[in-house]
Amino acid sequence: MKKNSPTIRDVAAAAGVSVATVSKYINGAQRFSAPVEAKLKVAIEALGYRSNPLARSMITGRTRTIGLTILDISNPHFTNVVKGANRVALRHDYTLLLVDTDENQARERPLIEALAQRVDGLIVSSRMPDEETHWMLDLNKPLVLLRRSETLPIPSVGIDNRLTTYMLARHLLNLGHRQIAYLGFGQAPRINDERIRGARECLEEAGLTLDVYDAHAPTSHAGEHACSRVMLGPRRPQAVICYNDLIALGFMKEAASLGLKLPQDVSVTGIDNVPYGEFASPALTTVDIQSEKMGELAMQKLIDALAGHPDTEHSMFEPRLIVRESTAACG
Amino acid sequence: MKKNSPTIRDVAAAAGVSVATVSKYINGAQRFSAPVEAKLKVAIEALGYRSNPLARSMITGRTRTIGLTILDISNPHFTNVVKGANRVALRHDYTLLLVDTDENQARERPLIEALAQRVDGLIVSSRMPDEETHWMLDLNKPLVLLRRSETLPIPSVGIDNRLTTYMLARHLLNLGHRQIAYLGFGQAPRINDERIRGARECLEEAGLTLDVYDAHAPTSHAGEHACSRVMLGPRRPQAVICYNDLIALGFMKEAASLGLKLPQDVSVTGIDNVPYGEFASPALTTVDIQSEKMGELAMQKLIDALAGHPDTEHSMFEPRLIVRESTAACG
DNA sequence: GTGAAAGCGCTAACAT
DNA sequence: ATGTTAGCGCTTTCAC
Repeated sequence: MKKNSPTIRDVAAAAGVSVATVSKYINGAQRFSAPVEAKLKVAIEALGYRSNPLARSMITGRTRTIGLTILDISNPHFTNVVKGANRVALRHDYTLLLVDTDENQARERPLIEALAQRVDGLIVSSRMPDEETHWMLDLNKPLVLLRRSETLPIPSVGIDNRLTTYMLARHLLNLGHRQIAYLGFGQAPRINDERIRGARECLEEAGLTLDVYDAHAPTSHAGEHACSRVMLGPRRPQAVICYNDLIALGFMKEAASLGLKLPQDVSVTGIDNVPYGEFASPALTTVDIQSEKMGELAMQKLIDALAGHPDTEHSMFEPRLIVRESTAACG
Repeated sequence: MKKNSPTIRDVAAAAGVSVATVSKYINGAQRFSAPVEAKLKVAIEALGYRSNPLARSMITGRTRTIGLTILDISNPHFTNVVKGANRVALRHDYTLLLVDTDENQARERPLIEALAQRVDGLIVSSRMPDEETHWMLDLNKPLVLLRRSETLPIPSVGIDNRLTTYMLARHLLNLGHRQIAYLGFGQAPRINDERIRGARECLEEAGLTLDVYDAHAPTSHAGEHACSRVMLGPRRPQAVICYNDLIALGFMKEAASLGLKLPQDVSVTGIDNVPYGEFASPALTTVDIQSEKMGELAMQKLIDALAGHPDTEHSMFEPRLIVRESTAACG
């Protein structure tokens, strides 16, 4: 168990050539004479030489690493984003430096700034309001945001949030519901506001209003907690549109234990189409927001930018309504 | 948007001191005279200097990065492992370099070898049989395995697999079941074999035998696929122990669409206690294997090793039976 | 307490 | 096709 691995100089010595030759050989930069190539092969094999990526990065300025910050890896939406991003990264010989900020806003900036120094580019999912995001431009690294920035010229991928809830509201309207509530997550203001707006617009077209509640967290636990407040309050809804699937799942579980029959007593919808909505009881009606594709595209954009083909646009995926059993005609 | 950031030399010049002094100041290596400290502070602030971690790593030999390879981030078990590992890493100012090998065995070795060069230590989850794992010792990096190695002196964390299925079998026996099947995942031989053994031992004590099936993948999709083979074959079981929760969830869904009543017609159990088992219908009886704690402990062991306190033991978490509604007395 | 100088392992001109 | 050399930005003796 010797501690120090051989360097390029050891190889050069062993093969009787110069370090430059070894370097070029390793990087496949050109062709070599048969004898040199043979000696190189032998020496490298014998020494078990592997080039030091740190030293290389110091010079080339590239690490073949992409930084990815997400809010919570436990949320299947982000899990899928990571999955997609990882797949594309691996295909292009990049590795992911992952930071899970754990829904902790205060942490985001220092973590991202530290991360930026160790990677070639970043994919960032943040809860920071646009106004406080200018410093990201000073990172001097290619960046892709996982939601549009209204004010900054940073490429991004996302979903049409307004449309997700518009579609859900329309769906519920079609089923005959009139009393519709939205159970949101106010700490994600931009997304949440857009979603409220979508539902509200749809309902207003029908002359109805939207009751808005807040779950305080994007988790199933928060959904459970909020359920009695929504369902046993003074304005009991016939249908509830939840900020995401996790909240919806928790909501449904708690509703059942409150003695409510689903979906007869209340229709429930989520957003995200996490893989487990279909195993719930009743299976969850939701909107697919293409999480994995978002991860893939974000990574692809970044890699394109790194290759000199930047893309400053915001790419918007189209939401798709997935109707299952948690929504039914209003009794 | 200037491209090149200031170096330690720029700071030294601006502050009128030597680079060595700047270096020491940044690393808080010693105390300084008031005037020097003041000038340093000003210069660093004015230039917006941030030390280059790559250059530092080249010298110190440490990157403050931990490599983590997992088989599939989509599997909530691994998601939780990552969550736990990330939490401990962040606390100690380490970052995760994540590699999702996507259940692709051929990829594992090259990916891990490449990863090893860029990190201070690794946490590895692999499907490789023990015999083919010797090369990991040549990585010359602290290592923690996410399952015990029988032959290699590498620290590890894991679960008592035998006990998980023993407990489940006992539970089913207590409910009066006699025809019990195991729906496994043969590509994870070590884990799978131990789980078969646990169930078998328990049944043999009761004079019964275990029917073994294979799902070919650790996913809900595979569970769905396998269901009809198990339930409509010649030896229809009264209860099925699945390799993990995902397989169980898929199995239950398909069973329902085959017209079976759960749990009356068949009791089903999983292993892992993924967060969504409790939302399934019926809620899934399972065994908690403490995935997040595994991630935490693995990271803690690694960080301890990096700090000079290695720990060569295998740490085994205790499985805990979680009884919900997917198992019931044999009708 | 502060500074000069020697590299870490490698790549990138620029010779030859 | 191969070699020489000058660093990348930083830490680390070892003087002063």
